[in-house]
This record gives sequence, structure tokens and C-alpha cells, in this order.
Amino acid sequence: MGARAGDPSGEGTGGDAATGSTDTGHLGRRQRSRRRTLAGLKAAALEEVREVGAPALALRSVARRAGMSPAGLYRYVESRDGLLTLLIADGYDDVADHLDVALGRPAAQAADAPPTVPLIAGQDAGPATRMTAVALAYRAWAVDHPHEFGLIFGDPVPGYVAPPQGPTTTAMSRVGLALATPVIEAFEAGRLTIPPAMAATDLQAAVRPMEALAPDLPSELYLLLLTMWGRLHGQVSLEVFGHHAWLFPDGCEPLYRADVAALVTELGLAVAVDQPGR
Amino acid sequence: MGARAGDPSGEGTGGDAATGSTDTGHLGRRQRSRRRTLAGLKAAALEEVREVGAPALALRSVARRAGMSPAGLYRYVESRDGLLTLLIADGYDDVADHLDVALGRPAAQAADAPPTVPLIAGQDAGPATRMTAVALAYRAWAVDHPHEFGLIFGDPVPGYVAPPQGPTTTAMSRVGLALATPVIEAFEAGRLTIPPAMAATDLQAAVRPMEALAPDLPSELYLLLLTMWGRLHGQVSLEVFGHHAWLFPDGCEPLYRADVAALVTELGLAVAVDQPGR
DNA sequence: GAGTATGTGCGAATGGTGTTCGCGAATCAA
DNA sequence: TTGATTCGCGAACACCATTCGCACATACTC
Repeated sequence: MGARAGDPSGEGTGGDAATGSTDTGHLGRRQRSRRRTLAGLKAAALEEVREVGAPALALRSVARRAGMSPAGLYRYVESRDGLLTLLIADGYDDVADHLDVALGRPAAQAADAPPTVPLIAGQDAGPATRMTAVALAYRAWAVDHPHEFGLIFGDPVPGYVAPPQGPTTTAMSRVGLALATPVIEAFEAGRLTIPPAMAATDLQAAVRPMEALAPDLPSELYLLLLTMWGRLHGQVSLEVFGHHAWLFPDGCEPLYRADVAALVTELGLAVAVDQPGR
Repeated sequence: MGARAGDPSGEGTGGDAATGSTDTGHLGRRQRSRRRTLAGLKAAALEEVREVGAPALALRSVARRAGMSPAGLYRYVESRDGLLTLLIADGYDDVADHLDVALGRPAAQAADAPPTVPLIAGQDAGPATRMTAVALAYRAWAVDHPHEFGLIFGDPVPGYVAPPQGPTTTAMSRVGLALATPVIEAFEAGRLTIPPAMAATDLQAAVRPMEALAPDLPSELYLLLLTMWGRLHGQVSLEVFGHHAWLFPDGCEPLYRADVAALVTELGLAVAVDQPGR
């Protein structure tokens, strides 16, 4: 009586109580319909974000676009921020998929319109090539989806904090892991020079180990990966948010490439001609 | 007749036509009052931003805070975005002042509450110390003013583009220049190693020279400075926007320090014990 | 001084927003 | 069929940015 009938969390449907009888994966007709309209809702919201940006997203207008009443939206979404949270989670996965493609892996969820990735480096390419590929893919996604990038990496939704084990956190781990993969491979092949500053003792004490990323990773490497991500992210962030537009009217890709090249050199990944086959 | 009487741009007062007679700097009583209330308005808006963040800033509530009617606000501000633009310009200057303090320079505008800067490195300190000082000051300001950082460096106001010679652009140049100063000094002292990747020919062609920063700077150095800024900015950005909060519950300063140390080493700034006196 | 233009502030009004509530219709489990 | 649950919606509330016309105070001109 106290709570409303509808349950935005989506898992409160009676079908959930399929205790034994209809145990097959075939969820009820209602569940499927619900999932479908929710997907449509997210798609509409994503279009809206792509057009006007996250801060200007109007719940009423995504309702219009999805052919629904504004009130009806609340059967599927907790609030405006809740909808944005859903988009954020999807956005993380989208980035991760892109990076996976650049690494020559199949994307987890089939991309309906697979966009062009500047460089694809398969498993047999050298670490320098693979590192460059993911780094460029990171920037390419950001430049191609500036508003989604802003949604994910920009000013966070005021009250929002990612639940430690929630979907956004795991999806972000996917991004970090993809960026880290070439370096980890190089490390395991014994072809990586880690800056000595990463071994500072107070540093080791400050970081909370992230088991999900790679269980038994030396912490110097782990910390190096974090700084590396930040380094790449900073260039992309400054570009996408327009702080370099007046310096590079045609885009910052050359600057970014140069920085990645310097990074690859510093890490010792570019030995000789970077011959393939590990 | 077409335009309203009030002029939000602020310089339309009749006193501007002080042709000869009252040529002294004593602007009329009205001008001063106007300037004062505008400052109060900006202060109120800044408090509001600090509390609820830029995207949640409500014009009505800054009007309340400033003891004014919402409509009256429009005599001083073009629109909500216009007010945010003013805050952005001030924010840039605030960062620049902080960095100047860290470099041992006097801040341009007297800070009413001079906050603690983690490390002040005067003119006679070595480039490694000075570099570390500005870098730490950059992070310290961001961590102390997260909402203003988001306002300046986060998702930009949808339609806003910084006018090429406008106040925000010049203020941003101040920030860039402060961050660059130690490196430039090291370069002039012949103590700087520039990564060879910065000399790529297509890179040189892509960047538009920024005369304001430093007229006759070799472009490799110029580009190095840009990547350096991005590198620092990325770490700070990830931290302030909360993407590292689950990894570093007590703040990312150790990680940041390590990255700065690595950067200093790579640039060759830390020769021996970094003896002072150039 | 008076007269007049101009800046200043405000109340009211408009159209947009997020969100809640109650009700009818559709769907499901029995 | 019966009863319970979900879906979707219209109406409503409170808040928002912005505009307009009007009253007042100030400044300049004569």
C-alpha cells in the first residue's frame, strides 16, 4: 500500500517468482515487452543526448520521441538522473567495445553500426602497435561521441556515486583493462620499463588493490597503468571539451599521436622495428 | 526603441562619454554602484555553484541570495549562460593566481582568503622543485574547488565557444604559461630534454602558433608543453570527477606526485640534487 | 534650477521543466 | 471467470528561465 505499484527497477515483475515451474529462460511476454520499451527509451534518450548534450536533456522530450507520456516514463526510470545513469553505464560499455575492436577482439554486444576504428592491431602485432591502436581508439570514440564523453567523464551528476560493484564500475574496469592490455602483455614478455617513481612506498599504501583488473599484478605496474590512463585521458579531455580548439583548428590528432609515441618510447615498447610474434 | 534600456554588457552607461571634462578615473556614482552589485551577484552565484554545482545553478536562487528579484538580474547578466561565462572567466583567473603563488609570484588580484599552497618555489629554486610546485598547485586548486573545476574544464556550456581574444582565452593562457614557466626556464638554461616525437613535421603544421604565450619558442617545446598540460590535467580530471575515488579512498595525491616525479625525470629536470641558483 | 533621457528594479505573465497522484485499461496467475 | 498486478496517461504542483511594461532614482542638458 505504501509503495507505488510500478517498479522502476525492472525486476519486480511477478514472473520473477518462477519457482520451478516455468524455469526455462523464456521470460514472460510482459517482461520482454518491458525490456523492449526500456531499450527504446534509452535509445531515444541517447539520441537526445547526442543532439543537445546531457545537461540539456529534457525528460519530456525523450518521452515525446519515444511516443509516451512524460508520466509513463516513470514506470521504467527512477528519475531523470536515473535515466542518465543508465546511459552512463551503456556509454562505458560502448567505449570498452570500441577498444576491444581496436585490439582485434570481437565486441561484446553486436554494434548495429560498427564505426571505423583508426587502427586495428590483432593479437600478433607488437606491443607498440597495439598500444597505439587502443590509445587512438580511445580518442576516436571520444571525438566521435563528444556528448557521451562529457556524460561519462565530465561533471558528474550531482548526487551520483557509482556503487562499488555496480554495472558502471565493472564497465569502467573493462575500459581500463583494454587500455592496459598491451602494456600488460609487454610486461609479461619482459619488454617493459617501469619508471622508478611508481615504486614509492607511500604510493603502494595509498592505493586499494583492484582484484577485478588483474589479480596478481605488481603494484608498480598497476600504478603505471593508472597514470598512463590519466595521461591519455587528459589530452582527449582537453580536446573534446574544446580547450584546444583555438590552437588546433583541425583536431589534435597529431599532438595526440606524438604524445602516444613518446609514451611508447618511454615504456620501452618500441624496440627496433617492433617485430611481431611477441 | 527596439532594444531595452538596460545594457547587460555593462559599458553602455552614459558616463562613458566623459569627453575631456571629467577625465579622471573617478567613474560616476552609478557606474561604481553597478560594478559593486555585479560583483555581489557573481559572488552569490559562485557560492551557489560551490554548493550545488554548475548544472544545478538556479538563477532565481542567486537572485534570492543577492537580495534581488529574478527579473532584476537581467540588468546585469545576459542570461543564465552569460552568468556562467562570467564565473568561468573568474575561475580561470583564480587558477592562474594560485599557480603564480606557487611560483613565488604575487597574485594579480588580492585573494581575500589566500588558501594554502602545498609548495612554494621561489625564483631561486631549481626547475624540478618549481615544476613540482606548480603541478601540485594545479591539483590542489582542483581538489579544493571541484565544482569550479567542473565548470571550467567539464562539459562546456552547450552553445558556448570562447571568443579568440576574449577574457577567458587570455586567462587560460595565464594558466598555461604558469604551468610552462619552469620548463621554459629549464629550456633556456639548457637543461631540458625534449622527446624527439615532438619534432614530427605534420605536428608542426597542425598547430597554430600562440604568440601570446611566448613569441619565439621552438615549436617542439611548445608542443611538449601542451602534452605536459594534458598529462597533468588528465590525472586531476579523473580524480576530481570521481573516477578514481573507489581506488584511492584518501585522494590521489601520491599517484599524482609519482607521475609528476616521473615527468620531471623524463624531462631531465632533476639533475643530481637539483641545486638552486640555476 | 527645470526637463529629459537613461539606467535600475520589480511584479506579472508565458512557456518550459521534473515529478507525483489517482484512475481506467490491459495483462497476467489462478 | 476472478483477482491481482502492471501499464500508461491526464491533471496537477512547484520550480525554472525569460520577457514585458511600468514606476522610481539617477545623470546629463539647457
